[in-house]
Amino acid sequence: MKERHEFILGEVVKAYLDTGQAVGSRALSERGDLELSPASIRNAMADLERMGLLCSPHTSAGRKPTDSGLRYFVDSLMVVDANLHNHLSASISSHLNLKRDINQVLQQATDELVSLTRFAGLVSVHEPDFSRIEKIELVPISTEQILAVIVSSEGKVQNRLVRRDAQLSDGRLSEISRSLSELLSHCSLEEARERLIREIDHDRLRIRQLLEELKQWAENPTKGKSDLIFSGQSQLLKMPEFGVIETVRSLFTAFEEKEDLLKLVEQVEQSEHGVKVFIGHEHALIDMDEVSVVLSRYEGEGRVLGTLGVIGPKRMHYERVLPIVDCTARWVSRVLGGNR
Amino acid sequence: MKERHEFILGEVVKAYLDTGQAVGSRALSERGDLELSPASIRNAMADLERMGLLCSPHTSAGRKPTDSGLRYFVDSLMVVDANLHNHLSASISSHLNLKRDINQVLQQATDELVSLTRFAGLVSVHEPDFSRIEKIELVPISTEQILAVIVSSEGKVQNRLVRRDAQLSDGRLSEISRSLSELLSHCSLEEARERLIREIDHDRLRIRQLLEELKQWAENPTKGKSDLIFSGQSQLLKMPEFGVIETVRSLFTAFEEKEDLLKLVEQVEQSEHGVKVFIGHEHALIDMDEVSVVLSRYEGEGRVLGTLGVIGPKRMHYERVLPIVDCTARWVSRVLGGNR
DNA sequence: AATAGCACTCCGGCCGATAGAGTGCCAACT
DNA sequence: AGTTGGCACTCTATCGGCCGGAGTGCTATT
Repeated sequence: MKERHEFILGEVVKAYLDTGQAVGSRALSERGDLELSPASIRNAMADLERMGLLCSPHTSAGRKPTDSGLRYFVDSLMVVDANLHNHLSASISSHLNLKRDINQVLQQATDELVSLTRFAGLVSVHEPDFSRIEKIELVPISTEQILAVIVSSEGKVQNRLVRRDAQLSDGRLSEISRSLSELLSHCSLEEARERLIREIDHDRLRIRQLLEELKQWAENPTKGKSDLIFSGQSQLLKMPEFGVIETVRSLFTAFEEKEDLLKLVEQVEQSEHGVKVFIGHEHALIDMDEVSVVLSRYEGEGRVLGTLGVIGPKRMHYERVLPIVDCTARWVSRVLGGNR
Repeated sequence: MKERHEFILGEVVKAYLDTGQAVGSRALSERGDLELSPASIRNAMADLERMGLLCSPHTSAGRKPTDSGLRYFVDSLMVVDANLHNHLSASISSHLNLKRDINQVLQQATDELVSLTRFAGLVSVHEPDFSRIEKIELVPISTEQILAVIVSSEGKVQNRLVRRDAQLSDGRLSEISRSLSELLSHCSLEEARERLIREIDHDRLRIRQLLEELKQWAENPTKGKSDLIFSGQSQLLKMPEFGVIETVRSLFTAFEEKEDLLKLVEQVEQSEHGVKVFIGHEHALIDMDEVSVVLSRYEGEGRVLGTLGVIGPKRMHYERVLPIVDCTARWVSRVLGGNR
């Protein structure tokens, strides 16, 4: 591709990002730093259209970049201001204060994403599978309840309240707790279930009811699926491109379904480190051609902890949004990694 | 109010609920079972307008019920079909299967609300205040972490992971657990904080770091505020009254803010048992004159556990929606009350 | 008291004309 | 050969005007 063409593509994209309108040759020649007549620009634009990087909505409108055009811009033309990056990084660090709780950290992070970009924020918490029981502990809560604390080999903690037999003394309970711990340590859920059934049959521990409840838990644990949380969706309603109710509806339906977006998020979790951009049709979410998704993984303790990013109109200032998402993800990684 | 007027008000409301349009005298006389000429109806409608129960959007449109008109209809004119109530009750009971987890129960309930009404569902979980510490227990999780389980006098359980000093043996830990339990039992959070500070100063237990973390918790506990959960918001986007983006935006902003809606919910929680309806301006949510909120408390173990209901257009079929919300709340109460 | 008739009002949809923006192509220029 | 100016053409969005429909309020009538 000729330098001339690249330059003009870049100018078209910039103008389009600013105005949201298709941009014509005259406007372009008057607008920028390029010293070319409208006619020359027209020729170049016709070439770019043939290459599939621009398109015109109708005969006598200007040209808009296609998804491929935007992709080319993001990949090859766009320059991220290093100052901006540093500035953002500093501003985010200073603006957000440290909380210990992971949920608070993530909440702060998305709030910051929303307020910086004015788009909808998105964060997923990657829940690793609950593969094996590491430890099980029964804590007496009252005369009527016991708290069962179950820790997985991945360090995930689950709590469950079970009813307590009135006759069960605290001493006996801690005895049972020890036996159970021995019985179930390093079992998969499936194994745990089987052992519990056997135990119920023989009822050696004489706590049939408690075992029954634990068995139920083993059959139906809180499933290890990532969860998606959105914030600031109403921001999107301010954008002129979402003036038609139809677009908005498909967007919010997608927020509710979550399924498809989860796929995208998992894709990002499994790819290499860095910010990922999905422009228009690239994310393969039906009826959402008008939106782009910018995501980045965050990490801690060397593991992938989740994904965060924003959802906004295809026409967004990528050179600004990318560093914002990048810095926020880095900040979260730093806080979560260093803090525990 | 004359019987004639009541009858006509009822007909206007019904026609309006069906069509969403202002309804004129001719249409009304042709529509229903009333044997009156358009002119007579006009007279009555003029009276009703003077009473503030009807209004016309402009000179030559028909009449729509005002908020007061709808209120009058809901309070005095509407008849709820007893069959419908029984039928709904049975259908909900059979359609939803029992889960033990409260969150699953609520999720099912709102899903059912959404699918039956085609409006947005809403559920709040009332979190009672965390007034006094009933019990505190430290559970060893691994060589690096301890799980602190804190139970309030209301029976609410909070968990918190704290870092573990490498030298701390399991035996010593259960010792500390006992001492702490003695130290903090029946303290308010404020007292607990003070005692912890004193303890840190003297450091009798030689676990400064652990105490510090607990102190932080006492200063900043998960606050005892009700939380609001929505579902099916995108349903609202299908309604013609939300065709204008402005209306939608204020609605979704309200969903995000939650503050104002929480007030409404708390109001319902504190009132007596039964379904509450807020029509248009009655809920005092700015810019949301076009929506009505239908809510009902649900209970269990004799306590108020929370509120559930729907948010939909002011033009909804109250005679259908009220029993739906009522039955769902009763079902939830039954399941939560009988199950634990 | 109810009704029929009538004049009046207002909204919404449907042209038709116009201005504006932009393109494509051709011929001229460097 | 690439660039430029000119020109005819096209398409859209907008504005004003013009009805037809629906509905009201008032008045005279039964």
